[in-house]
Amino acid sequence: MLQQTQVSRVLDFYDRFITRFPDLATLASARESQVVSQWRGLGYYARARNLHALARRVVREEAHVYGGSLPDSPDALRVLPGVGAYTAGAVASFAYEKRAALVDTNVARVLQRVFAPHLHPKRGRDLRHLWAIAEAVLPRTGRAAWTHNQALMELGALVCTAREKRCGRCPVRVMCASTEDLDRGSR
DNA sequence: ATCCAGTGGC
DNA sequence: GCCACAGGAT
Repeated sequence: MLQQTQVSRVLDFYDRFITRFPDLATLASARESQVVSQWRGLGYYARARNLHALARRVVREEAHVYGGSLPDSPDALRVLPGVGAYTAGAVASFAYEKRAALVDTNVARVLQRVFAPHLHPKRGRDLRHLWAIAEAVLPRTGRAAWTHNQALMELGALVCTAREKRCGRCPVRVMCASTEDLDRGSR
């Protein structure tokens, strides 16, 4: 749900959805139309179909491989429908506390501003470079990586936003390549 | 490297 | 109207 959709907009849908489909088995046994129906209003309906297909694959088609639950490595996750590089890293890191990097729009923007002000996060090739930076700054342990990734995303979502940088409230401004001049104005 | 997908903020 | 949003698929 969070793919290309703000957290604030997802919250209500998530609560209803998780109540209706508490686990992968329930989701797999449901009809696609019912899953899409619960998704109505969220947009990007291909995500609903992908999630449903993912549940069916994990629970049924290859139950002997997946054992009814999601794999914990980015490479294994990556092949599932609707799971790209970001989601694979996010599940590995946030759900399993594996030491995995992840770059979403927030992380891309933060890393770009802090370490590579000459790059353009929107551009495909520069994104590849940002993934390399994300790997380079990843803490050693899975637990630390969890906190690190979470903090990076929060920083991008709450402080270092697209339309406003808010350097005055940023904890890493002293080592950031894009810190605004705070001598006056713009807080 | 491009195209694609819905919705809400501003 | 544009832009941004916890990207993915081709």
